[in-house]
Amino acid sequence: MEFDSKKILSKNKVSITNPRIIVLETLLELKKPIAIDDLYTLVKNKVAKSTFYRVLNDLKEISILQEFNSPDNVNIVELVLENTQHHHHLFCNDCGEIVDIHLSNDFEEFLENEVRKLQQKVNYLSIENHSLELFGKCSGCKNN
Amino acid sequence: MEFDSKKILSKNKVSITNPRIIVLETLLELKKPIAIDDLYTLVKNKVAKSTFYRVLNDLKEISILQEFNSPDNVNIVELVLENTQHHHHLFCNDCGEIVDIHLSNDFEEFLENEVRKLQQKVNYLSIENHSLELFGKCSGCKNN
DNA sequence: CAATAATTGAGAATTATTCTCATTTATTGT
DNA sequence: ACAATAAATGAGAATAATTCTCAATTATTG
Repeated sequence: MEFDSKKILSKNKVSITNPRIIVLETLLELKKPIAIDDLYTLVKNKVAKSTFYRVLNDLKEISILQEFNSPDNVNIVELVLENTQHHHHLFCNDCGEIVDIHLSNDFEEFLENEVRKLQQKVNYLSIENHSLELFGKCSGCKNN
Repeated sequence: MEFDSKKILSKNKVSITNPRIIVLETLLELKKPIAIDDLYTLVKNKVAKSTFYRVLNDLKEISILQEFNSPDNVNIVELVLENTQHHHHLFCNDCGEIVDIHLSNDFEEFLENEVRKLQQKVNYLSIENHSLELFGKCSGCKNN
């Protein structure tokens, strides 16, 4: 199982410490993006603030944590494990909800193709990665 | 001409003041995204820091300034005027260069279509907007 | 299990941004 | 063009997020 925090840490050759286990386990349970602020609230009585930020940086360094910003400029983190599928994000402009979305293979292929053409045009050595965000209004926010 | 800072301001019904003119004119000359920090450096001897941020917020409020983050989490702003085409951004992971990119109509249509399907699936009231970022290595960063 | 290396906690330092308030500048109606 | 009113500015204080420092603690290794 990849879902055991200790195994994830040892596999990535970082030492197994309590703060790392606590933060990682919290993220594993969540299974979805969360604001850094909110994540800290969840662990604040168990992990010092400075350590909390250090752990986030550790997880980013071993590439299992991704950071991005919501439209209103809030910092969000999300676990990306080996078994995590390629996906994008949909934000509700009203309540801030973030949904992981999966677009069709056809679309991703079309995009890849488009990107190859672009790479020629702008003369880039490589374009390895992309991210797409969608912005809308969720069904819960009808009345705004 | 839309490129006259005073006309842009008056058209958007905000009063015409020196700090606004200076920041807007700097952005108009640049014609490309810039880090907020770097923009401040360009105007710091003419505009107070607090006013600088206020002006950025003013421009965002009248929807002619867009803010986003680079992969290394630096805040970037970019003018978006009436005559600005829909576009996306390509970042060089090494030097941080940001390039405005325009994808084909075919691609944008395919995406729109994909988004409509998604909207059904996740039961969103609307999905009005999207942004796509590409990450690569520019030709100037060969030696890294 | 001891020696060494890495990590932690607490709080200070730093950075980006917002806020406060007295002064200055723009707008409006005449 | 001008006085009255409203809005914006500058300077620096306040706030918030993140990083840094360093002595004490905890993990790893052999």
